[in-house]
Amino acid sequence: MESLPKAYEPAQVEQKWYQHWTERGYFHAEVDPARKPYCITIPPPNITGSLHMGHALCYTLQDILTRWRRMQGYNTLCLPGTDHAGIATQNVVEKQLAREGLTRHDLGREKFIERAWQWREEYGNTIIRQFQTMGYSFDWDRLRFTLDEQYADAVLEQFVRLYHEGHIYRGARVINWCPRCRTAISDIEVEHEEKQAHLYHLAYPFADGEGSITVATTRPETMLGDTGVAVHPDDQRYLGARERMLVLPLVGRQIPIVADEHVDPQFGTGAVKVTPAHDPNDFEIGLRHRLPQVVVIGPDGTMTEEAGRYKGMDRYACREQVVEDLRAQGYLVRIDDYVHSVGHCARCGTVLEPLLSEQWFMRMKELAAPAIEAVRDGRIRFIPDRYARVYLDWMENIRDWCISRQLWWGHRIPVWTCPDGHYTVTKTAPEACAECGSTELTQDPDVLDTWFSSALWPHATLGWPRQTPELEYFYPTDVLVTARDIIYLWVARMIMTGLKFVGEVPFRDVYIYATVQNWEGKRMSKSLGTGLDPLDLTAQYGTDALRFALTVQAGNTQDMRFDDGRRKPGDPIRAPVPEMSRNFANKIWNAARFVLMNLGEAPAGPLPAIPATPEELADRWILSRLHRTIAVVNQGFEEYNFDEAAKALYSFLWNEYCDWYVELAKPRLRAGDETVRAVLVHVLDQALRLLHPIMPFVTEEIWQKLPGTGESIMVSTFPAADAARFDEEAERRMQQVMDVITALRNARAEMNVASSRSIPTAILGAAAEETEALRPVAGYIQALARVEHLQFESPEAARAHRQALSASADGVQVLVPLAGLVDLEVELRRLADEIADTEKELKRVNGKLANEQYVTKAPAAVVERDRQRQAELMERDRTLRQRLELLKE
RNA sequence: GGGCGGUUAGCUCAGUUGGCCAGAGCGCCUGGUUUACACCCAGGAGGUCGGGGGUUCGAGCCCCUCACCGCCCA
Repeated sequence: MESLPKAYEPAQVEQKWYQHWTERGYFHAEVDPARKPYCITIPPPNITGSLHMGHALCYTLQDILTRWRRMQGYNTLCLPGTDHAGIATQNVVEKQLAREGLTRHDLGREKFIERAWQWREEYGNTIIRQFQTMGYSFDWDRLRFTLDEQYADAVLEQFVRLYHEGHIYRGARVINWCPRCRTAISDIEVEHEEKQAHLYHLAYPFADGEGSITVATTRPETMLGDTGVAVHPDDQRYLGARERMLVLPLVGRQIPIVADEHVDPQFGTGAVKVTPAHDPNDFEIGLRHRLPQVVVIGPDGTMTEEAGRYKGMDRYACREQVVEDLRAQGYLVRIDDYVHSVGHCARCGTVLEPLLSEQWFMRMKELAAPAIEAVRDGRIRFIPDRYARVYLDWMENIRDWCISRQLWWGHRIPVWTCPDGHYTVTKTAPEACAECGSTELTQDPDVLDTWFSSALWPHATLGWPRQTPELEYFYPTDVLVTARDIIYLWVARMIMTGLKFVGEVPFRDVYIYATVQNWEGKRMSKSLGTGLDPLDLTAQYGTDALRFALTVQAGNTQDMRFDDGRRKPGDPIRAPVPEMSRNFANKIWNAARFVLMNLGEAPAGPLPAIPATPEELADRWILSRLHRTIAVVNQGFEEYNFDEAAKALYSFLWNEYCDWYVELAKPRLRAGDETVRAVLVHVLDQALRLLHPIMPFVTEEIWQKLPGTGESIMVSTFPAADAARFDEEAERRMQQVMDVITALRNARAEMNVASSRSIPTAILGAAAEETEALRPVAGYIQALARVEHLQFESPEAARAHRQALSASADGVQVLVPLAGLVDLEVELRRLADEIADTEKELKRVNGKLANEQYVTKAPAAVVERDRQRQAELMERDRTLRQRLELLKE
């Protein structure tokens, strides 16, 4: 047999196995109606992105589910892909151009798109390569990109059909405009940030010359575009003022006072300025009262013609100037400090400008209705389920979606306009206007919001609009694993389009994983310097360690703090959880080394059979524990409680298999016991399979060395729990043995007996039937507690020993003769402490049992447990007191 | 303003419908060349479960309230 290195070395094995799996085609799935499918279409990461901790968590969990189901025999497809990410990619390419002193306009649309494709060829697959180093078993043969020809066709198909069915319309509305990206963005790409700012109170005089109304605003420059002032209809203060007109300061325009229900009479003076072209609420008010829409801030963030003498000024410079002019002319009432939230572009961070603009919109209400129903009636399940409410709240108040973007990189809107303004909407360029036959057609210059294309991800990647066998077989997919911040942006929209175009939900479960934060509870971000590159961690601890570290922390909380050991920038990484995970991998590695070393001469044959009913307690026990672990792991994966599965495996392998079973196996191996060899290998084999979805590499590396295994652990059968292996009696008895051993080890520590030295004699005082059961396993106790002779006595006889150190374990008295080794004083003090503890506890239990209410109302089993405990404590107390007396003599 | 999550050992977190003495890993202390593993082994210390109130025989868990941290929506 080849000898294994003393420590597991991940770097040497990871690449080897990944290549092996790929070559064997294990990741690839083909339609096979004879088998049950399991399918995940992964959230396509942005091509501009590189792997961060959130990704690592998200895709690791998907790979766990995929590997687990594959081993369970499902025909498993995990379909990967990337997203073209309109704004983000365009920004990156523009930055690249800027370094060459060029703008996209210098290149022109066509050349620019060529450049973008070039960029994507060169850098766009970074994250895909990173996925491969993470060990993900995605079907790379089916890799998709949202701008692939087939995918683009699906996007256009979607647009054309929605348009012709009347779900898409062109309209002028106030949208969120990013003056830096020069494009519209949707409501949900706006990031609100609380800012310390000012509230400016302005006096608008009445046109007929008497008095004024005071309004408040955080954006005084917008007053140049005011076309009215609104008050609440019931506001007594303004009842008489409603027919009067106001004069807009600085501009001189006469504007009306309108009564509108949406005005909050409690805010400020109860009168608000109305700027229909620069505020979404004011836009609505303006529509209701037919107020003119005056655009004073342009797409570049500077003031327009309409702003009069402020024309051409930057919006912020204009703000200062307007305030100064208002002050000079006596219209500035006062300025208050004010905290309010300001919308920023999610992509570039620029303060957004609400702007009246012509855009394409999608009517949502009708499409949302079936998507609401699908979650209400449980066809789609959110895990954790609280997110269903978040989804439903948003869907029930859904607003129309601005889907056009003033970008070049993306799916160009398939709308052609003739000089008469007729729209022709088709997937391919039309010859002539559908309405008037004109051949002078121009295509809409805009592209579609990226989310419009990713909305059809599950069905489009499977072939839609063609009715492919894949779509037929793998759709609906089984689960979507994603972040909570895109529940609206993406999840909701996939549900809507899936139902609309395929007539079926896109996935059955939506698992929302925790947001990864740093140790302080702050969001990880590269700009804040709190980012952590997962690949740094894999380099340091191994890929399996990172995967395990993420999994063991993946419960159904909404945040996950991932401590990387750094307390200030520049600190070295010393991440406790990955380190623990690496240690775990190494522990398994060494357990495997031990097992392999003990396999003897013929390691090549099939796995030795395990007896149906083993005689040895340890065998029955470890098999029972194994099957309970199998049950926990399967249930954990089933219910997306990944942490529970990981913890169960950790404690089973380390604290049960290694700490106890392997130790107990040592003397048996020396004695040539064949059963123990078989059980050692069997349990290791099964545990490796259980762990494989989480830690694919180390499990494969070890498994390949075990005798009688197949061609790869990843296509071996995942264990299923067998209730016949559950053995309560063995577990109880083994626990007792472990307690006795612990008591003896404890005594050794008290007596400062070096662990290399053995105790000559130990006495166990137990009732006859307990003794009977313990005798056969006396060897366990002798071996693990290092005791030469073990003497069984009745409890009475045991109690009578003088000069002995005592402890008790599950009804068994454990005595170690002092043999003059130990300071009597120390033992006396220890006994006194223990008596005090025992009596304190006894008093508590006595109190409980003396309470009539408790005895009558609590369940009988609970009371019975306390009665037993009371008896035990009394017995212990008696024993301890007797011992104390004996020692004192 | 509305909502969600959190507050348990020095740190990061478990704690399933209320029911043995609240657990783990890291860190800390003591002892260890028991030939699988020092990325280890054995033992140990450390908690008024954020504060207050309530329900209950019994509350880390349920209810009310307050405080702080984080997030979402308007």
